[in-house]
Amino acid sequence: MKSATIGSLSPEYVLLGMLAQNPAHGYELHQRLSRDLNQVWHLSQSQIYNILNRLENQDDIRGTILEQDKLPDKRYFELTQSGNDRYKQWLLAPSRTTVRAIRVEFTTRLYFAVAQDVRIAQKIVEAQIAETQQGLKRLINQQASIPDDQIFNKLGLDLRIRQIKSILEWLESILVSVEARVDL
Amino acid sequence: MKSATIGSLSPEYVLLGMLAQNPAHGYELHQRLSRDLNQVWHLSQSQIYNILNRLENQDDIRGTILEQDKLPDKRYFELTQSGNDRYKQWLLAPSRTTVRAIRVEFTTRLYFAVAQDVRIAQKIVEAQIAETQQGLKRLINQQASIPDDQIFNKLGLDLRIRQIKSILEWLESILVSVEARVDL
DNA sequence: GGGATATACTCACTCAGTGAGTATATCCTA
DNA sequence: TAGGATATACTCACTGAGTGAGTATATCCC
Repeated sequence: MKSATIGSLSPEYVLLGMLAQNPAHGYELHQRLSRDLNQVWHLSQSQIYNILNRLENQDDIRGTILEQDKLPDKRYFELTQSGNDRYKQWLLAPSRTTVRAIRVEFTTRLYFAVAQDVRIAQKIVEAQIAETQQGLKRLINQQASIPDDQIFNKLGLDLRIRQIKSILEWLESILVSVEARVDL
Repeated sequence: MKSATIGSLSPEYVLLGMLAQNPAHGYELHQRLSRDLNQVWHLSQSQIYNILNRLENQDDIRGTILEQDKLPDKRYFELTQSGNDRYKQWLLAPSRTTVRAIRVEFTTRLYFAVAQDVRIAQKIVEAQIAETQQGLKRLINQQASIPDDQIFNKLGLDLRIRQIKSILEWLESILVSVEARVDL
């Protein structure tokens, strides 16, 4: 929540996003996720429960226990105000210019956005393209400033740059299909 | 060490590789790393000391304290037999077909291999290309088997496939320049 | 009636990574 | 020549992503 760790893709937002759509309990969230986003952002059952507990302690979600007479009790969660704020902010903030952030986080944001409103999705894609172009420039500058004897730093950056370029193509192709949907 | 976690890039090997070149103490390792591989595999000071302690407990490295009269004492580490075995095995085992594994781990293995023997480097690159081609096939099959309604799983996989393809080009270009070096 | 599968959640753990702190020495500069 | 930056070398306490096995009940199927 505080520090932006290297990997810095917080799975908390996935659950916040899910719960923004409708209240749910852990088991259900796991099912939906492993169906819809398994290839994108995989969360195991226990991880989901871990995160739900943390979110509840942080007061981002609120849980209510629903007793069932045959099956085990369920804990239904819904967003609090603060959880909703966090979610909305995250949804609209472009993901960092790293392969993983874009593949995992951006795709997830797009998933929520599309479910909500195609025009928001369009905005998100546009913003991500802009951000990524910026990031690409930074990487290129950075590469130019690496001394020649640091071969492997160069190599690594070279690959990242290639990757980001191909990501930009992918983003553009998404923009096209999102725009097509908006124009309907 | 045991389980292959999702990210599954163990920074232990970076230090094992460094120590395979020559014994060193933590501070020195940090310096070398943040010079040579900073863009590839960044380890903070404290992380390095953490890992050194773990490696020592696991009996992969052995430390000796060197007292200095002016400056703080140093702890020099060298590989044990088991540490050396682990390192060698890791060095030659192709990295998994993920963007991150290849960018980070493969590049690091290449760094060590080049320092050691260009012919080993060549083998490593060849093996990585083969592995990655395999992986690409698997991803393509996987993509074909995803039901059409799982749009975002498709999207995510689509991106991964693009990325792997561009990685293959990068690997081929490395192979060319490594081969050129071997032929000298 | 016995094993697989679905429902629902708990617990204890590993380990990558951070950030701030400690203690000493040297070097620069105003 | 006092004072601040920088280099040397390492310690400590922490967060949080992710795993894996376990628990308890019910239903479905052969």
